[in-house]
Amino acid sequence: MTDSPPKLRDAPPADPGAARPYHHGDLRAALLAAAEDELADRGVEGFSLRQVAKRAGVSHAAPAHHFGDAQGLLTALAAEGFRQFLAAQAAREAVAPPDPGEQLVAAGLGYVDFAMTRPALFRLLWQSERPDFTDADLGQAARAAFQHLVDQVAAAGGDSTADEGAVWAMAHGLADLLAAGRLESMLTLPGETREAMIADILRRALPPRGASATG
Amino acid sequence: MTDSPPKLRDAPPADPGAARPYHHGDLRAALLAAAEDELADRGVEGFSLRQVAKRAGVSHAAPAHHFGDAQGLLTALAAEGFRQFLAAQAAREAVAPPDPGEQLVAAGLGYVDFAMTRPALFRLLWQSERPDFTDADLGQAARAAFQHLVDQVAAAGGDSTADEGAVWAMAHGLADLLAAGRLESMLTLPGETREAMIADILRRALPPRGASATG
DNA sequence: AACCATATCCTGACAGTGTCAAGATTAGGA
DNA sequence: TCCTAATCTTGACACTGTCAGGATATGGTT
Repeated sequence: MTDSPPKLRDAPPADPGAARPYHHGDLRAALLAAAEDELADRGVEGFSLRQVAKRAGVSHAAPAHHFGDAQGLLTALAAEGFRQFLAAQAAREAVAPPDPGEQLVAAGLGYVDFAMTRPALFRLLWQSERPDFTDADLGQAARAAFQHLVDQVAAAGGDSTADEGAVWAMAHGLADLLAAGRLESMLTLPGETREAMIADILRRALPPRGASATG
Repeated sequence: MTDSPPKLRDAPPADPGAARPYHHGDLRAALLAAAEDELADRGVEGFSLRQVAKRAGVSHAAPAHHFGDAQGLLTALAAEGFRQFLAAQAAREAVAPPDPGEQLVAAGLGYVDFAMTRPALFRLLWQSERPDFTDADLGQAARAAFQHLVDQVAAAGGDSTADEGAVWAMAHGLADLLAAGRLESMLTLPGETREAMIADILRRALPPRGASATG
């Protein structure tokens, strides 16, 4: 990932002194950005809608007009998060060899990238019960991420439930443990060494050589 | 796992009508059991200390005398959970072939067993920020679980950071995704088929054949 | 230019939460 | 028997999410 991830932020964060106009301008985007900051600071379990409103410089009930309730805000944030999650994988794939296996490894590296770069958002996507996963937009974004995996596994010469499960589980396990600060002996490695190791580990999950693409 | 996991429950759940004695008898154990039920019903993020007290049939402030605050209760529950987590692995190992590799696979199956049998508790251990992981008892229990993995990896002929990470990540990824209800195509398989598949997937993470035990 | 329907945002209220302080009740030892 | 300490309850406070109703600005219409 060469360039920084796209920020949701838009409006300046409540410039005190300057009489804030009654209408914010782009409160929706500001709230999403504030919500991600809040998640990063206090964690998913310490998340407070009122604090998010305070961060954005609006009253505690303002978010309701854009997201309904707290779940609505977190659902919208999660949907946007899944899209950026997929983008993180695509960014790695773009600079990887075109070989299907290497593309799959690259996607795994992007998976881990996202988890380590934005752990709070990663936790919201995968470890939280607060977003409404039956929401249409969120469901579509999440399904797109999964479908990308399925396609890649098929391209790499495996299409069984086992192959999908193995690749997904390995990438997810690495991402989750690393984002949570576990796997300390790996976190203390220099960046390039660690990346090479993660790639090697991801390769273990790939469909066995010579696996048929039908089945 | 032949026998049901040891329940923390001890006292009957607030027999209404019978005048409850002022002193509970074993409120500490009852609160731990009620807390796990509460986690199962409302999730880690919906956890309410007052609800736990209500479940146990005591006043809302009673838990404080045994656990200090909500974090204390969840910390104690997590410590107990880690011990049972390790026990779930040991149960699988006991009925597996003595081969080091198969023992490692068995541990992974126990890992997944625990996650699928008691998903709420699993989430508390691995995906929550509420327990105090600097607590001595919890830290020791968690470290014991990790140490067990390290020992097993070493016995299986690998002792590098990469081998530990691969095995841990694969087991953890499978457990996490399955406990969260993802990997649907795997969840719908009949029990034995699924178990065999999980075992096969776990084997992919094992140290490569002929790896030296030194390094 | 004047107006108004509507979107946007605020204030105030309510029930529920975790935690603290102070009092009531019981157990166990002197 | 009495007294100390542990156990549990009651009441209060600040905080949370959400709802109802009022204030303010916007953009199109006349």
